[in-house]
Amino acid sequence: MAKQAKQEFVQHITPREENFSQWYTDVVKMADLMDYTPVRGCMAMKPYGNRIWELIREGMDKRFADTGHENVSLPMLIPESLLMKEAEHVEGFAPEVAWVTQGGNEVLPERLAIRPTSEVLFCTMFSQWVQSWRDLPLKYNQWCSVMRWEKTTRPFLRTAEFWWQEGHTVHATAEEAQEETLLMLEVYRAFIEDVLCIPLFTGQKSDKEKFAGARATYSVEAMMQDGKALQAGTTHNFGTNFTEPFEVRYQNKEGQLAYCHETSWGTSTRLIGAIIMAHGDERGLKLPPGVAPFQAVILPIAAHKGGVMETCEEAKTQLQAAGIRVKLDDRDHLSPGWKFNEWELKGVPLRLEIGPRDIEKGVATYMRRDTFEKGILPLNSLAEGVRALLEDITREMFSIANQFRLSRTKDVFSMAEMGEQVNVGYARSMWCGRRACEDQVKEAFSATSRNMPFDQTPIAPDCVVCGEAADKVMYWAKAY
RNA sequence: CGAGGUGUAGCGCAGUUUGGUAGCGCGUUUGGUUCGGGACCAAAAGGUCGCAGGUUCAAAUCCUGUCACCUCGACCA
Repeated sequence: MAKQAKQEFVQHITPREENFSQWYTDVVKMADLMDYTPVRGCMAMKPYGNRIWELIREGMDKRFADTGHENVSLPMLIPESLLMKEAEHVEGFAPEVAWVTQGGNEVLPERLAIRPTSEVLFCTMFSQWVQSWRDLPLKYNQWCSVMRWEKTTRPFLRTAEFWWQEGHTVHATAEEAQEETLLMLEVYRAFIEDVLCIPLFTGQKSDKEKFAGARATYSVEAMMQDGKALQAGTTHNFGTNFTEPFEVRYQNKEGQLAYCHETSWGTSTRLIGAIIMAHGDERGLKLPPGVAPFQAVILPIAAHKGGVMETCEEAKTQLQAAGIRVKLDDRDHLSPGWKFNEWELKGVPLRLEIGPRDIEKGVATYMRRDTFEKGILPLNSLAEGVRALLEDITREMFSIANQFRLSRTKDVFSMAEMGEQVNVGYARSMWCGRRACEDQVKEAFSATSRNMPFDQTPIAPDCVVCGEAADKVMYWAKAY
């Protein structure tokens, strides 16, 4: 009875079906990923959330290096005149640029934009760094934060300042640039599906939805548990759209001056939002082992009893030696039950309990965060057992998310079907390619075109909107 | 940016209608008993009531302004 009264004061997470947005906010706050700050729309990432971002960075950075990219660091300020050089780009970003107008007490002769993205700076530098065909390609990336003056913000999904990586490359030929654009899309897909366990729709954006100044934009689109789409990463082929105004030229083997072909690609802290909304449940966060700050947490049971803490320490040492990120929760003022809930809330993939009964049998009791399945692992080969479980958890998390995605994706052949389907997930349809039809979908259902899959095998002859001949397969959804 | 809502101790809230000098639970600190799904006892610390004006003998409470956050819509990684 005392226990029941107590329950009322334990903070609970709003159920997903009741209010998905509130559930998201609850999880973000209660898992201690971030905090709000005195700066409008800007968040502080707390250690736990920041560590997830670091692990995402480490994982992706390795893949960038493996595909021949180098990291650089460019200024966070961009002179207004530079930003104005590419018309479409200016138009796209102008409404959300923050400006620095004063340095110390002096009003600046030219105001400086706080970077919303760095295409123009990279192009300016590229124009100085490239002379000969021998200098190409330049394949650079930077990890930094950027600022966009968003009207409304939400932790990780849309913040005024956000952390990201932006890759920028220049190449001698259009073919190479296109190859790079698709290569990085594949790097994103592989990382997000294999490590973050989030299944994706991969394809090309419509002209309406493509990046300001790009010739072609590609995206990886994820599905959240409310059926809405979240763009998890994009890659752009700019052709010579920027390199012409910025005069990024090289002398080719024939001695002629030619414009470079440019690409850029980015992913951001939004990926953390994607992890939360793709995997989380009523007990909180559910982290894929690949980016979990702690892949396993060891909880001593009756820690004061003989041998318990010693066994826990040994287990920790064994797991650490095997390269597993492990936490031994030795706080003695909290009950086991409290810790169970806390680590579930924080999404730790695997819980290991070690108490007198386990030690007697030479085992640790485990519980998987993904399936809540319980079992035992022999202590003398704990690392092997944990490793195998973490691998299985990774597979299972992808599988569960993928089943959900498939169950919420449907081919549609009429506007009525489209309207129903975008309320629960993604709709796939034929599309004639006209902007007017996209606008109509937006108008009717507030859904947008997400991307055109690489498999363009027609599923019908006519555009789902206008009924005229159509040759494009398109995915549609309501988006974050 | 439009509509609605909320700002009181680290967190969650009561108190505001009807002005009288701030309270509850959790958490925190100290000591002790506990420990296999949110333990218990005892003692203690912690708040210029988002901010700025105004009304009043007196403001968390009334008035004006302002800021922040949340939810729902329109735009964006």
